[in-house]
Amino acid sequence: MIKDYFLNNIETAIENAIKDNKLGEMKEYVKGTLSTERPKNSDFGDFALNVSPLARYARMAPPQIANTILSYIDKEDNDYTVIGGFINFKTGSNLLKQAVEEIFKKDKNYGRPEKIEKEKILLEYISANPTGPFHIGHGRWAAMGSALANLLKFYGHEVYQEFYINDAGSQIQKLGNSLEIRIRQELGEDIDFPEDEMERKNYYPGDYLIPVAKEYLKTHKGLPENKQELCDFAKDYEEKVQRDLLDKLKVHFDNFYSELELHKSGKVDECINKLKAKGEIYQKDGADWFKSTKYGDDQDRVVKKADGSNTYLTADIAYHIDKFDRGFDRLINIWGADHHGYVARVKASIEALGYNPDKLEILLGQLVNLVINGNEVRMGKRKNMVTLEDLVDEVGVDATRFWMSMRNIDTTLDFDIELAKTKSDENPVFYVQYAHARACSILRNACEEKTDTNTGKIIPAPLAKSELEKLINSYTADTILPTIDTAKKLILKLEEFKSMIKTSAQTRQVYTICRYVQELASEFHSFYNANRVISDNTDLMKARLALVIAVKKVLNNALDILAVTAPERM
RNA sequence: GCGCCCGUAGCUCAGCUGGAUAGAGCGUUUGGCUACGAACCAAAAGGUCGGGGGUUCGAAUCCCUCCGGGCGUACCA
Repeated sequence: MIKDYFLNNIETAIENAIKDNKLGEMKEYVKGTLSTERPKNSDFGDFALNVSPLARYARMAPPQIANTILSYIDKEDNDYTVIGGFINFKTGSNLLKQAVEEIFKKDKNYGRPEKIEKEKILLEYISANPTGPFHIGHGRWAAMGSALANLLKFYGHEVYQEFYINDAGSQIQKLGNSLEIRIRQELGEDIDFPEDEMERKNYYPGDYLIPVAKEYLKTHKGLPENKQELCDFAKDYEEKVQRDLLDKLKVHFDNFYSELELHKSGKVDECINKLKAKGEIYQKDGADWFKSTKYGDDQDRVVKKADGSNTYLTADIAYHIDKFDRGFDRLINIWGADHHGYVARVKASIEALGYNPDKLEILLGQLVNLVINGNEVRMGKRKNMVTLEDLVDEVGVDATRFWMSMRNIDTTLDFDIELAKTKSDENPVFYVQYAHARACSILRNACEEKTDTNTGKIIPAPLAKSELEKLINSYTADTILPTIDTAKKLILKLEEFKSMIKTSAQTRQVYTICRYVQELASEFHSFYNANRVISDNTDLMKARLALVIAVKKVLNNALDILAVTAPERM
């Protein structure tokens, strides 16, 4: 990476200067003391480095330090200048040439680091109850989670995606009871959900169970003897609805992990017994409590209720231990911020059972507000709930995925339906896709013959197809030279892809890819407007075509991670 | 009350471990198609970075405090 090249040069220069005793009282340079940054004013340079942190060790004025360092640098064809305590760097042609060459050489792998400490990661996200359709909020975890999985894989990790199905517990009974009412309604009975608010909480009164009831009656004459059958039927139905939508959204899980199966396997009891053996469980008010406060939680937690049943946490402890036991180096969970109180207790249980809680990363995501016509629509009222499926049908898969990924996970996401729907420049996803379509269009035009509308004569294609393929398949670094001066900003943006991927993967923040892709599109559009690609000057045309190809490649790599399509035409 | 997140341009948001005149997009205003896609580009206007203290040569960034908003605070899942 160019900025690393710059930093390395500075650091070796500092070390050499220290050897010669030229940096005042400074005797040693600790790597990491200095870092590159982007100059506030782009006239200063492409990258900058502030040497001020060295002033306290060297006991010299920053400008003096900067000039001393500069005298030790092998500049090659790059440009270094000192302004105050800053060393500014302007990239020379050699590095720019190499940057473009690398895109052609690595192609689909461009942006993947050479070497990383590879981890076996289990990424768990969405993990919804199978009691109804996904709501809008689930869409955020779906888009971000799958994009994060793609990103981490691209970066070089081994990633296993898992969906934990909360198919045990009282909500399944609620589901069965609700389906029963819907079936009896279908059978003509005059019955409805209770009016009383408290009692109503034991049901799911949403309309979505009506088609389920109809479906049930296709294969059954009436209500079953055993109510559990209704629970299972509704559960299976809703699970299928959820999975179909995930497919549509290009979200692919390696495994759906059933809480129910976990209970049956005996692993839950096993965990509790281990905790008991370690003396981490005590009895109070007829219930079993886990001493989670010992590990930083603000209160102890019940793991076995007075009625003998387990709490949600109990199974979740066993689930996380099972993840470790399956051999994963790192666990990453995406949870809604409404579960944040849960973090401490799960981590406590992991520590209590002798595992490293730091290996579990929990990404807490703020929730999604739906904005319709400028008004926030409060979620939670099941009745008027806009489902994720409604949203996808309305705005499309690409827009849903992009909008759900484009914000920092720490901020509440305002999803403006009207805006996401508009196919205009207000909508960033179209802006980016347009750049890709435009690049494709240029490449098509370069090899197409045309008819002169006045004379009717055929104008030969500016470039033979074989020539274009040669350009793509046996690209040489010098090809870019004729356009290198006018395309510097674009090339630097293409080069930035590598460092963007690195920080994005390390910080687990997918939104940086969305930002990057918008910036790259913007640089490309500027380049396009300032430089005519197809022309009589073959060398210049090839140079510019090479850049168009490079942009297309990088856009593809980025959009693949986001699982947003890169259309050839729009 | 306590815990977590947020408060930056009219709107939606960036701003990396503190650093050079606080940046984008949308919206507004003004220009640009007889040339490869104007779903685009170029330019302008627009900010006491919620308020107040503190640390520092230097703070949107770190600390304290107050104000405002969201979420949570179950022997529910």
